[in-house]
Amino acid sequence: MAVTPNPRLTKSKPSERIKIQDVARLAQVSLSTVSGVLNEKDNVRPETRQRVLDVIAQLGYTPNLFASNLARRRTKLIGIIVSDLLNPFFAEIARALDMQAREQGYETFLTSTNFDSGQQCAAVRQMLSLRVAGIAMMTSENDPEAFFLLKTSGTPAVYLDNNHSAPHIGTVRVDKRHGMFVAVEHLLQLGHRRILLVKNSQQDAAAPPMFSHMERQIGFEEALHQFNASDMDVHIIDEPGEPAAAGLRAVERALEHYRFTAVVAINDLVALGVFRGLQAAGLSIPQDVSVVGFDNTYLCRYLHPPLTTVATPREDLARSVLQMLHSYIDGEEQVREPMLSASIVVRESTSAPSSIQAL
Amino acid sequence: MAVTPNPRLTKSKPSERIKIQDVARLAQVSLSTVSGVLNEKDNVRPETRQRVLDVIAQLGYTPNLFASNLARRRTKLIGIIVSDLLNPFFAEIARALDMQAREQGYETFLTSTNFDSGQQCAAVRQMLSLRVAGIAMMTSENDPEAFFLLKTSGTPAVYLDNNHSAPHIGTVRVDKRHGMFVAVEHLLQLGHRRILLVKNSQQDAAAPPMFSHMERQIGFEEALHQFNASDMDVHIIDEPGEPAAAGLRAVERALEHYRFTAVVAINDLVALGVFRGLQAAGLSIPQDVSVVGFDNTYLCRYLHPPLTTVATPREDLARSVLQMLHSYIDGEEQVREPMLSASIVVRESTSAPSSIQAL
DNA sequence: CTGAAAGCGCTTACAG
DNA sequence: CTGAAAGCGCTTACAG
Repeated sequence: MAVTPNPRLTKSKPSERIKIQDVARLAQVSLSTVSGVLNEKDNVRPETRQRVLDVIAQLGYTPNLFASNLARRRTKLIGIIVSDLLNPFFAEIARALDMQAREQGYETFLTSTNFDSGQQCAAVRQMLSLRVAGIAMMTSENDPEAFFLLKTSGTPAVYLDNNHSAPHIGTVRVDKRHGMFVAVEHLLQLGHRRILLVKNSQQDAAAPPMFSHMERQIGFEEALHQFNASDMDVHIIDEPGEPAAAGLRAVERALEHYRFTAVVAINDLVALGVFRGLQAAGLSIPQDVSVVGFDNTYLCRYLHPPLTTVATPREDLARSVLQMLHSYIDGEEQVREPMLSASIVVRESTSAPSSIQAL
Repeated sequence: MAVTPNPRLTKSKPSERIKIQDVARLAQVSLSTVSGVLNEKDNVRPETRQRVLDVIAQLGYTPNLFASNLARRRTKLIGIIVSDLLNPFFAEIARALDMQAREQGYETFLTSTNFDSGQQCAAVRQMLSLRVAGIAMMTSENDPEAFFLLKTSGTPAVYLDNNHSAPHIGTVRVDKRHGMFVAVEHLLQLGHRRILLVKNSQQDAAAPPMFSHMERQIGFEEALHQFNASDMDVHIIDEPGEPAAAGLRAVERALEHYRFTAVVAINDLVALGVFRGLQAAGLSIPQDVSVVGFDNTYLCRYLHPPLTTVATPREDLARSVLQMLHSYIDGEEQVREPMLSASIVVRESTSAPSSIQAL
């Protein structure tokens, strides 16, 4: 008779893993009791509870999340999707969401898309496979297929500054238009007329323009229009690529073609590159050229000179996103979409243009 | 007779979710066939395969990762744990690991610990619950309990610059000691003798010193020792808190107490704060004080002046980590622990001290 | 508080 | 290529 080897013994890791049965046996309680302890139900006597906890510690038991979430048919998971972890704006949002969600008893999963539509879809699929309770879609890009996936899945989701909506999908807005308006107004009031706006579009030329960029540009134009100075000379340059590199290249190119006394960068990282471009050309900030950024990331206060920028409230934003997500998760249909305000933070990178200072 | 409502109809979302059975029924094939299509097995006729894919698309079906991973008893998941997503060094490592792992057919999960031991443990537990195939522990802090959890779990793991090991746990080293040695040598050769080393320890004073910081300090001291100049005047200052803020405070404090012509920052973000501190005090870099950073993050080339720093190869590091992880996953016991080299990148933040320039 | 049992949605031999 | 069946490790009523 052939002896078939016991698979329990020949197999490696997987079957060695200890499970809830092992804990129950060693602690001499039932499965339900261990499960109760694990899930902090209040129907376990403290003494029993302690015994179970001891066995768990002794065995180094870790519950299998796949088994428990499968059995439970819902999860306490929030998926966070951002465009770019290297941009402190997104890193700060991700951190705020992560910390706040944990306080509320959720675990989080973080993925970045690198501004790529394909990766955005893949990220959504991953989150849906994980059956997350909700998704914080903190991206600039905006793939229609990703939205479609979310919509048909019925999974609650909150976008950042986009115009998507569905019964379980909403948007948190930051009033970037007004933020930009105020920033430009600040420059105009200082006396600037020759202003350069530096944008940083997606690599993919075929992709639709980013909503949040459009908003900012509208704010920019509104300010110019309202101020209505006759001697205005405004240029807009749109450089693709990594934001800091784009800011640098934009300035290099602009300096060849026209004069300007102030630069508005579409975000702080672009402003970083703008700084370098100006300084490499021997221009001083703000004496020769004033610079305004956008987002008020932690970088601003460490630049030389410290960067005047527009603050978009990160903590409030995270709070609003989670609040909306909870509403959707609870099945509410009419969820208010908040609009957070943006405000200017004046530091040392802006001053009156030197032609005026000379007066 | 009371009529019990059909739970299928009263329950909301969970039971509405379509599953593999629904796909099988609509495509008129068996469960195994759908599963085969999903997992790209080659035993399905192209025609059948297409029919199944069509139904999947039509239904918007997303496989339940919990069910499949539970049934499979293993995952294609790599857990990435970093200390701080706001530090570009960690963000760049996370991105490199993520991209490379995906190319190799793995999904990744990213968590950050914010340099906190408790959060490091929690992160490990989360990863173990997910039954990840391997863990990339890219942290500066180093909690013994987290290591214990990993060790007893049997899960493959690779640390960054630590001295942990087990049959399935290893370390990738970057020769930070030599990197620091070269950086200090560079300053000494330029003629600097009054040198300030700015470190940035963990918030938690009770925590043990970070291995990678110790390595750097040893390299620092070795260089001084080998150069053996008689007129050496070296200070070391250790400031807790956020790295950039710490660098700034360290310089403010140091300027009150002693003179120095060069600063070595323990990392680029600390150097950013050092820049600000010096520039706020009206000192120019490198004319008055030279500054060297560490890590060669993307920031360096955009600072004013561009920062001389020590490059630690991010892509190679990610490659080595994944390679080791794969070896452990394949059950190899004797895995080589690579040592990657670090090299200095001289930019414009270092020059001879002005006392020498004046000669 | 306990125990036995059904079920979560997949995968994977196995016999056709 | 297909279909029926067992099993992954939990949770959750349910009857005691």
